[in-house]
Amino acid sequence: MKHTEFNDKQIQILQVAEKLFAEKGFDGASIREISTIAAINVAMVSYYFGSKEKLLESLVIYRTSDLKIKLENLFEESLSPFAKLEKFIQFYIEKVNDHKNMHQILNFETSSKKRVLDSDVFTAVKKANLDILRNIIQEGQHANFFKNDINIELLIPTILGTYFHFNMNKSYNQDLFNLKSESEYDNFIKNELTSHVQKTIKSLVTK
Amino acid sequence: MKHTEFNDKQIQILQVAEKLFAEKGFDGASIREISTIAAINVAMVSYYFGSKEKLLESLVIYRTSDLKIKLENLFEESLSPFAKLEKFIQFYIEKVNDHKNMHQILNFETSSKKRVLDSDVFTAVKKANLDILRNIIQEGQHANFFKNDINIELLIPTILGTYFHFNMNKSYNQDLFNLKSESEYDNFIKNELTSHVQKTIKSLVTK
DNA sequence: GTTTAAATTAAACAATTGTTTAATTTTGCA
DNA sequence: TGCAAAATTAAACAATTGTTTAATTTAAAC
Repeated sequence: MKHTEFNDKQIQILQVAEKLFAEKGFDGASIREISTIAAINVAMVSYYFGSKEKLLESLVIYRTSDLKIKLENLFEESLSPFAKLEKFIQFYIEKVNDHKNMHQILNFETSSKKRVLDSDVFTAVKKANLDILRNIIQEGQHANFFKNDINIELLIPTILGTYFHFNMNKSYNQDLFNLKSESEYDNFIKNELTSHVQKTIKSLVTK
Repeated sequence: MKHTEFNDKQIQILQVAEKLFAEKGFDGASIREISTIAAINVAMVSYYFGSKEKLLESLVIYRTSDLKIKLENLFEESLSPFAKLEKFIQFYIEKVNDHKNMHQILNFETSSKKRVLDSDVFTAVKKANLDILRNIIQEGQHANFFKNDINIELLIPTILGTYFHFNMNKSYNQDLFNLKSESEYDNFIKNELTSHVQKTIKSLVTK
């Protein structure tokens, strides 16, 4: 299962698997539960994907293109470095939040010493995004808006880390920030949290 | 198994369990593997802890006291708000890094919908640490060093999130920052990463 | 309409899981 | 030394796991 397109039934399985893997972890989610929820026979997973591990690999392939944030065009725009930086952060958090289940899976499987996901493609995506940020920062430096002693590589952990940590402690934060519904929680991420990260990074890089 | 002290053999089991749970997840680590590495019989886990789930609970109890960062005294010291803030961040990251295995387990189990760890004690610890930070920030505000529109609650996700995200992408960052050995990696956290977080938070709160 | 391949199914498979058993060894105390 | 409790063991247990099988149904092509 490499670059093949997936049919409807396969996609159905992949989407249920994505949800359960994210909720319970790869080991915690069983094929039987996945197939029950996806309303298919257990054997169909092996029939279509070969094995549980290959199901995960297929899921990664299925979602990989979604993980790329297309921001190259943003770099072309005639915006100030500040505006570009803000947009970059907003789009990045937005994109990761749209695919939170996949990122949850990747975060765990990456740090797990049990399975090794071929991470070349993720590494490439990460480095591409880092390059975009690097260009924005350097542009701001040349315009003399930004400091020169910025550790650009550490900006990403702060941007994404703030988001991920917030999400990893979801119920705690729902209580702390009094976010009663799911939409309130999502809106908080889209507004307050994104704004907080933007302000944080901006104040760090500004001269 | 509540507030009982653990004997040597129990502690031995708990330490191996902690390592394997962190590496492979709760579901990914089997009792048989734990007992093999701990050089004890499989039945000893049930004998001492009752079940695998209760082993996890015991582990949490065993480590809970370690999770508290004792910084109350820091608040008493006659340091500037800036120095206190720096120390708070340094101690916090240091403490979390010392217990990274336990935090890895908690991070996963907290976001997992499979098991529910009684999180009252963690919530209490988190809120206590938040209160310490809140006091520091407010002191800085009264001294007119810090801004008044600071979302204090979001500082913690940025402080810890930066650290956790860095650690979750360990091999990627080892490559990116050219950290060949384990000690180089640890030193980077202790120095560059901690310094980055300190600068980030300071520049965010400073007027 | 017949034929051939694909899709789907229930059942069985072997391996691994957490847990319990019952017997044996070790330990601590009188 | 003798004895009761605790510790330790190998074995068995039942349940669940991922996977395969072989038969059946559905779909597509001729």
